[in-house]
Amino acid sequence: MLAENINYKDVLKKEGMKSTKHRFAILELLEQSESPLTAEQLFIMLRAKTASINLSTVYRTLDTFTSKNLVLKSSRVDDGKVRYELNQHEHKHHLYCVSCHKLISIEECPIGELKQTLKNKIDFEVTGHNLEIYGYCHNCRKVHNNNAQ
Amino acid sequence: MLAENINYKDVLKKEGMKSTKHRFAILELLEQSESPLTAEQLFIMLRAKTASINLSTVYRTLDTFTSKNLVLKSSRVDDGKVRYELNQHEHKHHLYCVSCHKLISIEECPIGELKQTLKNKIDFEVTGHNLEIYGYCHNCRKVHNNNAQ
DNA sequence: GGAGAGAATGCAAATGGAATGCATTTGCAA
DNA sequence: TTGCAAATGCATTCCATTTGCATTCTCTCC
Repeated sequence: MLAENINYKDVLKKEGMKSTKHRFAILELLEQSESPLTAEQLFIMLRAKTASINLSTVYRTLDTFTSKNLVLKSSRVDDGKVRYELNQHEHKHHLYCVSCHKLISIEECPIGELKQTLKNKIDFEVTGHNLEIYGYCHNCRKVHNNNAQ
Repeated sequence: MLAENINYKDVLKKEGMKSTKHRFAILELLEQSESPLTAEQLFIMLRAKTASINLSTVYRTLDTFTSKNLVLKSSRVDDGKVRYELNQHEHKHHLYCVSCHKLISIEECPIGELKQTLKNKIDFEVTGHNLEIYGYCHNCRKVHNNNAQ
C-alpha cells in the first residue's frame, strides 16, 4: 500500500488497534477530504473505492477512532447528521454558507482570551469547544445582495 | 392565565400564529428553564403539567417557533439530541461541564472581532454562530485535581 | 509458517428521535 | 354564531445509528 499507510499502521498499533484495509481506507478518505464527512458519505465513497464494506463497520470504526482521538466528531443543527474529520491536532473551525452549503476551513480561533477570562471569573477550566459559524460566502454574498436591491 | 401569556398572545398573533394552551405551556416552560431542553424533556414536563399533549405536537410547535425565530435550536455532539431554548435576543453561550453535565450560561462572546476579520479577509458575512464550550466547572475542578494528585 | 485467541466485520434486526398523512378539533375573523 | 384555516392527536413511517451474533481476519507465540 501507500507510504502513509505504514504511518497509520504504527498509529493504530500504538493505540492497540488492529490494522485492517477498511481502517486504512477510512483514514485515507478522511485525510483527503477538505471538510468533515458523514458516516454515509464515507460509506458511499468506500463502496466505490474498495471491494465492499458494511455501514455498521463504518460507524464502528469511526467510533473507535473517535474514542482514541484520531478522529473528531461534530454535529450540525442544519441537517442533524454527525460528521467526522481527521484530528490534525491543529486547531480549526468551519464557516458554513447557508446559501450554497459550502464549508470553509479557517485557522482563526477566538477562544483564547475567553478561556482565561472564564478561569479567572468563575474558575471554569476549558478543555475543548466547538464553534460553528454560518453566513454568506463571497460568491453568495454577491447574489444575495443583488437580489435584495 | 398569567400575565406573560397575554404577552405571548401578542407575539404569536404578530407572527400569524394562533394562540393555544399548548403553545403557551411550551413557551412558559422554556421561559422557566435555565438551560435548553430536548423535545422529549418538554413533552414529559408538559404531560405532568397540562392535561395532555402529543409528542408530535411538541416537535411541530418547536419547529414553528424556530422558523419564526422565537426559539433557538442547538445540537450537541455529546448525545446527538437537539435542544431548544427561548430566543431572548440577548446573546448567550453555554459552558458544559464534562464531569457533572451541568450547563452554565455566559454572556461573553468572542465572535465580534472574528466577524470583522472574516469580512475583510475572505468576504464572508457572518449571520450567526453556535459555540459550545466544554471543560470542568468549579466544583468538578476540585475533585478532578485531587484525584490527579 | 501455522495454530489459537481475540478483535474486526458482515448481516439482519432493533432502536429511537423525528417527521408525516389524515381525520378531528379548535381558534378566530367576519 | 358560523365557517374556514390552522392546530392537534394518533398511528405510522422514516432514517440515522446501534446491537447481537455468527463468521472472518490479525497478530502473537511457538
